[in-house]
Amino acid sequence: MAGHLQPIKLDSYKPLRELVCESIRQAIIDGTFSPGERLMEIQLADEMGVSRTPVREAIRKLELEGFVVMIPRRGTYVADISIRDITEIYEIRTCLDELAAGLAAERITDEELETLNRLLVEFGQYINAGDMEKIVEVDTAFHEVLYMASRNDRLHSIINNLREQVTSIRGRSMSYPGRLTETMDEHRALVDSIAARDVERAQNAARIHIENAEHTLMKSINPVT
Amino acid sequence: MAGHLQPIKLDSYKPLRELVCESIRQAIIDGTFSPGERLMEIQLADEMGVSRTPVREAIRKLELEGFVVMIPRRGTYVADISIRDITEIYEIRTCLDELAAGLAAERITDEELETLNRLLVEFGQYINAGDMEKIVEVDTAFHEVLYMASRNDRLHSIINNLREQVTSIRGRSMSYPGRLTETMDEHRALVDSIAARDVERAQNAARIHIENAEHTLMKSINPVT
DNA sequence: CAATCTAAAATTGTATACAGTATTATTTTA
DNA sequence: TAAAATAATACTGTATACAATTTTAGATTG
Repeated sequence: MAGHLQPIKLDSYKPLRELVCESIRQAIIDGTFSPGERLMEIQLADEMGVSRTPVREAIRKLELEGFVVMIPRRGTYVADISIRDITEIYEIRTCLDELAAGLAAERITDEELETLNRLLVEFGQYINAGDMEKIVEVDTAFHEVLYMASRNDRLHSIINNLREQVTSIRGRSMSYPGRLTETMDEHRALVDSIAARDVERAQNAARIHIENAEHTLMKSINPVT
Repeated sequence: MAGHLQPIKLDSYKPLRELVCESIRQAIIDGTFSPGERLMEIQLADEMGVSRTPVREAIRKLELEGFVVMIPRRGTYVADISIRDITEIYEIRTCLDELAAGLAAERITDEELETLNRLLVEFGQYINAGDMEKIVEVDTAFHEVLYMASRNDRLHSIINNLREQVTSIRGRSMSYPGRLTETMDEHRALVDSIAARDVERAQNAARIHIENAEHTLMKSINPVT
């Protein structure tokens, strides 16, 4: 394995299984666990200083979320993301992000719009500063506000789950030449159309954004095709 | 509680947690457990003749699927479906079913098309016979083939999950006067457009079908509005 | 009689123990 | 030496035990 798991801290009042789940998920997303790697319950439990019980329950959750694959009586493996997976995920996201953008155009508050605009400005500043960590942070916050504005919690969490499933490889897409400024332009178009309460234009902007993100991701994985 | 849980049979080679999960899910769907009812681990375990461990893991899964709500240290409750939930679910389904239909129009095989047509005929026969159980069975099979034909497993399972979340109340919609023949007409239009490989028409047919299903469901819940 | 405090019971959260199965290593045999 | 059989090991699946917390019931007090 590439790095180490985060130690489990007990100060919060979340059940252990939640903390364990977040820790393992983070380790998968940031590459501490490689795709295909086997995850063994005792080893994970020891490493985090807990028993197998919360580890098992965490793994069950990660399976539902698509981060690991379980084979009965054989063990758990970190899910390996394939070209096919990316195609599937973006087929769905194109459609759901379009929906979310359209709903947001109808339901967003002025305060939220202000937040989006502020985040856009910050995004540009961090691009100029070349601060990758902050860029990711602001990008996440931007989408969070947007999905929240759709006023559909299920939609929000489905999209978040799909987003997370490609997070481990999204870094490449982000660092693709010119993609960041493209992203900002697309976000700007999206916010503007939402601010104009133009549902159709918002949907279009969302569709274009997701399609471009997919194309860049594909190119960054396989530059030939 | 309204009825009784299915006894757990050990002949298959599925882990207990899976059998337990299916049993509880079924009990929620068919009304054995009412919305808001508290589910206690020991009680469930005793009733099914297993220990708490597989019951706990089953409940974790049902939580992710949206069938139960867990409050840490307080217990698990059968999820109560609200008008708002239905609105959320159908907002998403309208969009995803449209996607699935479009993809199916591009990717379906002739064998699958034949199966759909056969199921349509059966559907009509069971409507005439008034065999509600068979109607539900054929309807489920119909959608299963359709979603399978989209060649997108994630899409398939997301839609299935959303479908299941309203299954417990869908019976009412099914028994709404005239809805069954309407359903069949809509299915027919859908199959025809898919058979014609007409993506746009298929998407339209799917959208109409879902929107009508939602309207009927809403009317059957609250006839006034 | 109502309200509050206290103690008991019940339930969830976590840890550990045991059983069954799959994998690996070793030995045996051709 | 290679293949097959067998034993040893390791891991998952399930059950049980213990700890911590919440709920309930009862007692006490105003």
